[in-house]
Amino acid sequence: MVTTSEAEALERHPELADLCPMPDIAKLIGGKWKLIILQILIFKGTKRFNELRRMIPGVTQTMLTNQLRALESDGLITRKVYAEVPPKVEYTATQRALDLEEMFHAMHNWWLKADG
Amino acid sequence: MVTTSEAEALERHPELADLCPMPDIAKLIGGKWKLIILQILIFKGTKRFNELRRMIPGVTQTMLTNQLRALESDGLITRKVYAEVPPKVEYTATQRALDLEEMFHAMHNWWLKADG
DNA sequence: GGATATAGTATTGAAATTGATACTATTGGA
DNA sequence: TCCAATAGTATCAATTTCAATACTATATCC
Repeated sequence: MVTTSEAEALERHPELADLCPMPDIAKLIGGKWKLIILQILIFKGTKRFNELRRMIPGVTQTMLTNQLRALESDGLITRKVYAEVPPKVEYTATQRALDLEEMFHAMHNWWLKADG
Repeated sequence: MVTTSEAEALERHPELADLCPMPDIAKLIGGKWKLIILQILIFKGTKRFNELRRMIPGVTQTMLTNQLRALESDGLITRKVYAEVPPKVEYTATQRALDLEEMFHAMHNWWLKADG
């Protein structure tokens, strides 16, 4: 590997220390589906599994389950299972996720600025 | 495929229309390296290729080239080649990228809020 | 009775992303 | 004279992500 380690990078470029760690952030909210899931749960409130599935174009059951589980284990959403038949499971954004609202607004404004 | 099309999603959930299209945004700034490249060029100014390489831990030459080209073709950075030997190429954030500053700030605040 | 809806899991396979390695050219310095 | 530095490209391999399919259980509706 012909790359730089994080220690080397910081040693040679101490001015980078004030930048927040993008790779860590990307692990939490990166990927094809996490942002759109969060966006819906943050701005449109609690949703059931199949509601989300129908709201997100192109997502498969498998991927939706995977991503929801990942978001749950990162503390961004909660999962509430009702002991009913047919099954009922609700997903809700945690406070940590709600704190992302500002970022989503900034993104939204940025998008509008170019897209009209 | 057992998924929903975008038309169906919007027909059944018209309230989704005010949310900006995350998949489109992800295409521009998603992926493992684009955010960190933009962060550096936006907040630390113009950089040469090898400067970036040394500032970004773990990135390979191949990937850095790929991502820079993609960012360039999306209008987020400019590439200036100097007719010198050894070669000198400088990368600079465009205004479109500089407009992302607000989003980066929001992200930064969000990160600090939890990480201390 | 049979279809439908729910929220999944498990398995397999395909596709996209990412990484490693070797190679290019030329100049300046030891 | 030989080596390092620059900014790449080309090729192939590995990894990660993503998708398709089939399967589960039970209650309600027609």
